[in-house]
Amino acid sequence: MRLSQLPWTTLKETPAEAEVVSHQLLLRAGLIRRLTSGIFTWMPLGLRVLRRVEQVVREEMDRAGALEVLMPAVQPAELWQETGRWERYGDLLLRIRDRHERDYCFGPTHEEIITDLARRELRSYRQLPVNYYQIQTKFRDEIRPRFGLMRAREFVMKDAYSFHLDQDSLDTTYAAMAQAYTRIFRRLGLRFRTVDADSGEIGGSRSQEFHVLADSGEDAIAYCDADGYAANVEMAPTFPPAAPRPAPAAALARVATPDSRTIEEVSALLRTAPARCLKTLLVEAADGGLVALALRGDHNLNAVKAERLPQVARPLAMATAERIRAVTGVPTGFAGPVGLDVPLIVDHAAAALADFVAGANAEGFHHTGVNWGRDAPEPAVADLRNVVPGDPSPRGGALEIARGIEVGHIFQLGDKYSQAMHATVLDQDGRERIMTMGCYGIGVSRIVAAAIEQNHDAQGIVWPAPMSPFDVTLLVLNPKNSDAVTAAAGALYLQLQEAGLEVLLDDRDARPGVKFAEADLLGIPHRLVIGERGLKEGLVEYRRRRDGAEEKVASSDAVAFLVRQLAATDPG
RNA sequence: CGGGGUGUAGCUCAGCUUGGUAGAGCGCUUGCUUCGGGAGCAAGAGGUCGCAGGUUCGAAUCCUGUCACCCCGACCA
Repeated sequence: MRLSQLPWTTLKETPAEAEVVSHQLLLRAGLIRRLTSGIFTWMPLGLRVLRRVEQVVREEMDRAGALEVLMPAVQPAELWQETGRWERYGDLLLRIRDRHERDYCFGPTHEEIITDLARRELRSYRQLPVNYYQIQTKFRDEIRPRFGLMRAREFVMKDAYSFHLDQDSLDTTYAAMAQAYTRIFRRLGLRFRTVDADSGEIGGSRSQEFHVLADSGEDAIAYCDADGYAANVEMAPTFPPAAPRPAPAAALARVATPDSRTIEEVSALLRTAPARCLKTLLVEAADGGLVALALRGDHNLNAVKAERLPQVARPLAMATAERIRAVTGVPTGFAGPVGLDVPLIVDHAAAALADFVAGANAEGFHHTGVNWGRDAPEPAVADLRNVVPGDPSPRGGALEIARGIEVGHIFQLGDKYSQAMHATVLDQDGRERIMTMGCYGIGVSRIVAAAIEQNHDAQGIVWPAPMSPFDVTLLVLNPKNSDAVTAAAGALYLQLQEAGLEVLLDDRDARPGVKFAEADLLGIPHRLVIGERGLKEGLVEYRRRRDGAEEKVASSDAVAFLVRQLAATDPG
């Protein structure tokens, strides 16, 4: 592509609307433009990146035996009513109505559509297993779209759905998909991690997420390189402390803490470590009352774990200040286990405390020297907290925490949808059997953003080679001043293309500094410069974007040299 | 949806407190000079100050309403 033919606008200044690097650089490099909140246009150069990601995904899905289809984006309400999600999915579902006042939605996901398709198309166990996939535009009316492509409302997703007669078959396909996903992210040149995950609203049993590692990631991942364990912190279990609880040493005392409600305030006032304080949280209970959840002051509540408790209302809801006052008679900030009259569930670590500080269930007072069994009943104990660095891994090592961006998620759905929609086949004995399903998603457009979050520097984007919009960019310096330079550049441009490379030729009538700066911003991994200076000696200049490594190459060797560079950097 | 914030030229922003002629930098156009890391000089084009109503002789500025966008929380690829 000749840049002189492309109306390409870059931005020197960061648009005010962009908060995260990927969003800023996508806008500055002219790869996307915002139409409205969470909805973007892919510009010519940006679309090339998206297409390259799609292509890798497509190749690996095909290799894994999945079948590409393209389902409609607009879906009739009836199918969603069949599974009950027309109501349950809530406002995330963009509902639309046609001229006949019939209800539709713009598809946020396609379980209903594919299950409907499967129950029509699949009649016999002989046709199973089958795995359909598509790469398609989804719409989710997010409460708050943000971070550009990271959480857009309209986005490109690869979603696959597999159908099976039994669990063994599902296990096989699930494993094949896990392997395909690993190949995809590896081929794209991304640093990523596969983690155990909560299956969430979509339902089902087994579930794993694929996270691109980046400090700006919205998710926290607990992992241990030594033993290979990795899980979303939502899922990573904690264990009862190995050491037994110390015997009580201090007497229970009631102290005035008039304006101290938070752990920070109380621990500062009483000169105690937060780890020696009890954090008592009041949440809505399943029976309509409240439940108290207690943690060590330096630990955080894990909502997924809390929701699993039968006593706790789903979804997890912290009690409001009014509710707390109405039920306990005390304002927020002073709840504690001594004399508490709502049910109490305590985290392992907090149950191992002795002589600790806790709220006194009276406005302006806390207790010190509190001990379980003596001052408050031996509590019901559960795993309630998020893991912290250093916690033991389930496999024996010690956990570390990293930030990640979720770009893929695979689930075993079981018969949740096939049951609701009666998707059956006849088995070997001629009996009708509900099919078992798996589903497998990749956030294709999100990968583009995640790749930038992980690969950028002060100058701009540093594309992993497999998803770069071009393999190489060829800058022609001052083409107007020298016909020889222009001719040499044109010839090299053709030769590179003949060698099978995608080339971006910067033949614009622009100053060299502009070309250098914009090339860095755009982030193509390999750059060749052809200018009067070098050409006199028969040389072109090579520069690698990632580390700035430079080399002068005889123009006659340039193509061969570049082919070698590409081979060295392309993992695919 | 709750809380916070912002809407002035394509982009980044000033002007608003204390009402009176709409500004700067970048970008764009033309010319000259430049030309190996986002050039210099000169001349230009470009704005119903988000929208609607109100107050006023007069509103970007004050008041009311409304819309859009951004940020913080719960959800997700």
